[in-house]
Amino acid sequence: METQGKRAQRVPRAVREQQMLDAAVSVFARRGFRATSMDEIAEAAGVSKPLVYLYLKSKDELFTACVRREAKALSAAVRASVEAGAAPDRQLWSGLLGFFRYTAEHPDGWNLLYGQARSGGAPSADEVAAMRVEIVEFVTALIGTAAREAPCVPVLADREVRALALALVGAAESLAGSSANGRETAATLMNFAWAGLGNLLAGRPWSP
Amino acid sequence: METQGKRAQRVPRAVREQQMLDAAVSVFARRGFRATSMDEIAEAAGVSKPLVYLYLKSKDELFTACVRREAKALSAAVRASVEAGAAPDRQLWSGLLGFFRYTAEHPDGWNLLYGQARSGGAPSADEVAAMRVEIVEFVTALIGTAAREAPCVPVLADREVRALALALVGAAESLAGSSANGRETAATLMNFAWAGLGNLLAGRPWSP
Amino acid sequence: METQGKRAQRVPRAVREQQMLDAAVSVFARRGFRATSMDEIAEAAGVSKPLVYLYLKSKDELFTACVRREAKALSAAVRASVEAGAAPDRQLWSGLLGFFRYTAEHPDGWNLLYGQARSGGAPSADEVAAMRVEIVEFVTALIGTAAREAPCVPVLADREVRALALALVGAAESLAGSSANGRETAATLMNFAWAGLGNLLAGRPWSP
Amino acid sequence: METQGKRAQRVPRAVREQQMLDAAVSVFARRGFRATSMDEIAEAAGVSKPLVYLYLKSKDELFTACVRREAKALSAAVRASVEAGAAPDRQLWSGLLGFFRYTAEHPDGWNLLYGQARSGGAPSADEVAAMRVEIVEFVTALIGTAAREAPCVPVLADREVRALALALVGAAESLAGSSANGRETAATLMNFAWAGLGNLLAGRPWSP
DNA sequence: CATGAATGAGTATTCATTCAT
DNA sequence: CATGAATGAATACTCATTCAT
Repeated sequence: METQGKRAQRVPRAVREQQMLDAAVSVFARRGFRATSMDEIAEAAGVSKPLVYLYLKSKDELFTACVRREAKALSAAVRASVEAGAAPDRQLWSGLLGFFRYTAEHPDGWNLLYGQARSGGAPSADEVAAMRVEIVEFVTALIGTAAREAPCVPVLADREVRALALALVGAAESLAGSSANGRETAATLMNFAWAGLGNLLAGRPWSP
Repeated sequence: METQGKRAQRVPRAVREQQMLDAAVSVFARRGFRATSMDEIAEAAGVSKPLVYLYLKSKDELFTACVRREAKALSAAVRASVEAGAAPDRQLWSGLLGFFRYTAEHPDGWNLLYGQARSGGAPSADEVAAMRVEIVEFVTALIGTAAREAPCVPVLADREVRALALALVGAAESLAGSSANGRETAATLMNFAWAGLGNLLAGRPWSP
Repeated sequence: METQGKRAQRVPRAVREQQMLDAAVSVFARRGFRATSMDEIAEAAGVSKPLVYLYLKSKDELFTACVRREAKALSAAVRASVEAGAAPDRQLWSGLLGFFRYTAEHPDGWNLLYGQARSGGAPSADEVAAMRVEIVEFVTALIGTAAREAPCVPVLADREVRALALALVGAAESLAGSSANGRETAATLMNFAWAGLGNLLAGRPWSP
Repeated sequence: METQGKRAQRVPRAVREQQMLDAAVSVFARRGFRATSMDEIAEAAGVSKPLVYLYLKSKDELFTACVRREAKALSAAVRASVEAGAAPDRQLWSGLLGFFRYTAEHPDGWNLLYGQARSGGAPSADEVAAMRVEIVEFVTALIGTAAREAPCVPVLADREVRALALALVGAAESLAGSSANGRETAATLMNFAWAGLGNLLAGRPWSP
């Protein structure tokens, strides 16, 4: 005899909310905001639709909540993996390592952030943009520090530093999810990026 | 008899289609697939809704047609700007130049491709993915050529070459639209990327 | 052990029910049946929602109970103020006095009966209609008595008597709530109505 | 063979809108705002639901449109029947005649205005209140004129005049719909009201 | 009995899409 | 082919209501 009827188990609100977010992240990531219906999410969470609305207000807010949670988690994971106070290249290296590991382990979350939440139509495109800006600024600071420590560079305009950071972040985003081996991916990117940066800082720019 | 009606004089089908696509690209790029209604597009194109359906079948097909056209145009622009037969770095340089110039001059098209068409939910995500693969493969070939020409490299695994290409493409995408000065942006990216690559090929990898 | 919980000490059922009805009357009167939610009422009553259901079964029954209570109270107040056995005009006068005083002192109840419960959609529209019929009949009787006592009237058809009563009741309803001074309002209405009636009974009808 | 398929006949928008309003007035009047669903209305109008929304925007706006139309029609009917420039009692008499006739001939419209649109919850309760105020003011003016023309009255305070008008309007509303014979009903009310008023103006108030 | 977790059953609303003229 | 009248089919959202603790 089934001990469990049709009704969902009684569970405290905080827990249910996380379950719902889990389900929603997964469905949104796979099918996109538009194609996802609230019924699907409710079913995936093993819960009735009104409960989803009771806790998360609306489809937009639910999506935003997913994005916020995943963004926070990713951000925290990266931050935690950065060796604060180390040399800039070490900081970048450790940060990338954390980034590639986390995204590899949480493909749904990453796909939500990178593949869904950024597109124009989605709610909370701002949310994501803001997180990205934060990251770009962190990298900008790293490169800036390295630039100041380097001896004999002509000058590296702020605009250029920021562009380098933007490029680096874009490269990392592009690589995320392409390999299960975070260490290798991070190494590749460091080779690509930091070594090139080294040349630049040493006064050996590439020229056409 | 009026020679000129209120709107939409007699015009050959091919032209009309392009007008519609122009309008659609612009609206889709600004408001996203989801938020855009067929009425809006018909109005923006100065054409009646049934005509849009007659020529372009459905919203999805219309969107796909937009994406395909823009992807083809971008692809052609880049291809045209590449100095075929030149050294790999020259080819990359010229290609990037073409890319940044074209995207700067066609912000709607670029936003459509990069900001809207890639999201999971959108139809023709494949279309875009395919174009991207094509580009990545082109860059992969460039890097591969350079690697083979370089003298004393340990070995550069195919997987690693592809990852480098992926990183480079991601970096370029990330930079596109960030500046009106295509030449400067391209130079920054070359400094960043190719110089790093040079170190790598010369057997001076970055190491943690 | 706490003698006093956060809310809702032990209280006999009858009392609790009245508290709930008080709250419900107030909320229904202000926001209408449709706009009022059971949560609002439970909160206003300082009671948990299940208790509301335990005692009052459903939203419709709750509304009906409110209406019934208020109707009964109004009816009783009016009846109590009527000088039974006096001359018809004295009876009417005293009844109106009671009516205007009671409605002025219980605006929520009056608004519930007059402004909410009568609309077609509301449950217990019958309840209210019944009370109204009762009152109309009472007034009909008064006028009938006066008519029989009056000397030289041609004939006053039953239908006409009833119409007069209906008019009088409508006039009273229309005036209720328009002034805080019950006595003045009642006087105005008597002047308006009974005096006209007097003419009629004396064989001096208005004629076009 | 049916010449008429399932689709509704092609009909110009203005006509369809009136058909919809006809249907909506009828359904709203019978079942009330809350109990009425848009499906019902669409079906009653012999039309699909999206068309209702296309033309009338929302349930609230549809209801409001109904009320506005009925209010305007009633108002116009009454205004048209008033003998402008005649003596106050003639004006009132003719107005009442028009009122009772119109409401008797349009029971749905009247029930909508009187029975549904006035209750607190309904949208456009203001709409109706405004119309009522307009009418009350018209009657107030009539009585005021009569009062000024009457010779030897103590004084009739403005407040009192307005109260009399309010009573008269309430009485009329209460009688509307109670009889098919508008002329008789109007006569009854004139007897009741104007004759009483006559006494009052002649300095013979009723006194307790 | 208080609490708050949970839901069945409906509702308004909005698309993309198609005919008839 | 332009026009605008018309709709099928979904989807977000809400409410009164109940049950386990």
